[in-house]
Amino acid sequence: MQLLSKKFEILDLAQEMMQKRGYNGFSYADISEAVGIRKASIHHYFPSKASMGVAVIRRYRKIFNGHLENIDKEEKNWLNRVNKYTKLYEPVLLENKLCLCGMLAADIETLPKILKKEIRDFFVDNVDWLSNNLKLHYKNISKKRLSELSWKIIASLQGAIMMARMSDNVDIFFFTAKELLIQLEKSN
Amino acid sequence: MQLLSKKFEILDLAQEMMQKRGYNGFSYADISEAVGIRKASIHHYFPSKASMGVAVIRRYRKIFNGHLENIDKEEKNWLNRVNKYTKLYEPVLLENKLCLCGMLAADIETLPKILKKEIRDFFVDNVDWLSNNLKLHYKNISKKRLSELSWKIIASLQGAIMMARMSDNVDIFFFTAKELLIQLEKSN
DNA sequence: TAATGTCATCCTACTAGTAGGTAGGTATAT
DNA sequence: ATATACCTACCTACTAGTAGGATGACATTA
Repeated sequence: MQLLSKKFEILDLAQEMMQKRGYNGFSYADISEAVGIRKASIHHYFPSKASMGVAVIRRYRKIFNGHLENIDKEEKNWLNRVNKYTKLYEPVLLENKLCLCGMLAADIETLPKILKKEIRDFFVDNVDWLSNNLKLHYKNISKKRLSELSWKIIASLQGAIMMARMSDNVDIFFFTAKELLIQLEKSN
Repeated sequence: MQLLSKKFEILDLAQEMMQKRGYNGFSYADISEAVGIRKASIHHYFPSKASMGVAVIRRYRKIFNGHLENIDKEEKNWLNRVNKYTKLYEPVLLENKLCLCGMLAADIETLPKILKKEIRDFFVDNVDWLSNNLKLHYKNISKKRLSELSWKIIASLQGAIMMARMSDNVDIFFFTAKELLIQLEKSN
């Protein structure tokens, strides 16, 4: 018994590949080589690529939501919370990756149905969290508008990380995030 | 002689596939079937997939820059111009596609080198155009800041179209674009 | 006018390599 | 004895790409 280490190695590699190259940009062979296991053995842990994808997304979502809970504990101010939210993306960019679900959002048309649902759920969590925090600031604001503002924040950050990586210029992300925060602070 | 119609049919299909499914999400077989030509015959027009990709991007860029020129002719007000810029993305979203170069930006790590350069050039054109128009409004502003503001606009729109398509909710794009315009109008 | 050559536009038939996945086995630990 | 954690060997379907040929339009030449 190796304490499931191989399983987690596979999961880690699959996640990295998905964040760097997209769902259609890697294969079992890539993982096999990097983890040091035979291709067929990957099927012992994940019977299909789709099931592997689901496992990766669920873990990612769980960890991400954990970060959001931590932010709520560490910060009481809504703007500081959103600021820390944007900071969650920084290490991802610095490792030349995209947000897992941002990348898969681009791939959405090619994904197995079961994966699509998981990705949408991830973003529903994000919108909910952002809405709850924006509500602390914007009094008497409709749920619809809270959702719109949340989506705007998410879209801007996802686009920014994509453009920053493509241009090999991390400042594109940093500046966009900063602008976002400034505008939120000014608004009411 | 068929006036190159097959070549353009291939180009059209390849572009649609790239915008809907990404560079790794389609194959010669897909195009072959849709255009009604044998797989091998595609190589008559495009010796490699990379060369096909380059042709698609160059044409897309040329047409897109044509739209930007038209906007400059039709509108003299900087804000109206940027507004029309955001409108360029609407038909793309309504056809369930992404901006070609936005999609390829996500795929960037898996692309042949020659494609990467073409994509970056597309966005350089976009930043230049936006910078020139923002300059009409923001007096005494540095080139660097013009570039930052332009990248912010591009990133927000690219992210918005991606999130809108994934969520099957076009309003995510419409609202983000509208907010962008409102903020530009207010700023100085 | 008729024969000839050239070129574009396809085709059939094929290649090496890769994709995800399966069948059935072995070694080890509990 | 049973389950976990691998393995070898294999499969079918698909990947981009190649070799070489057929067809037909058009221009050149005899």
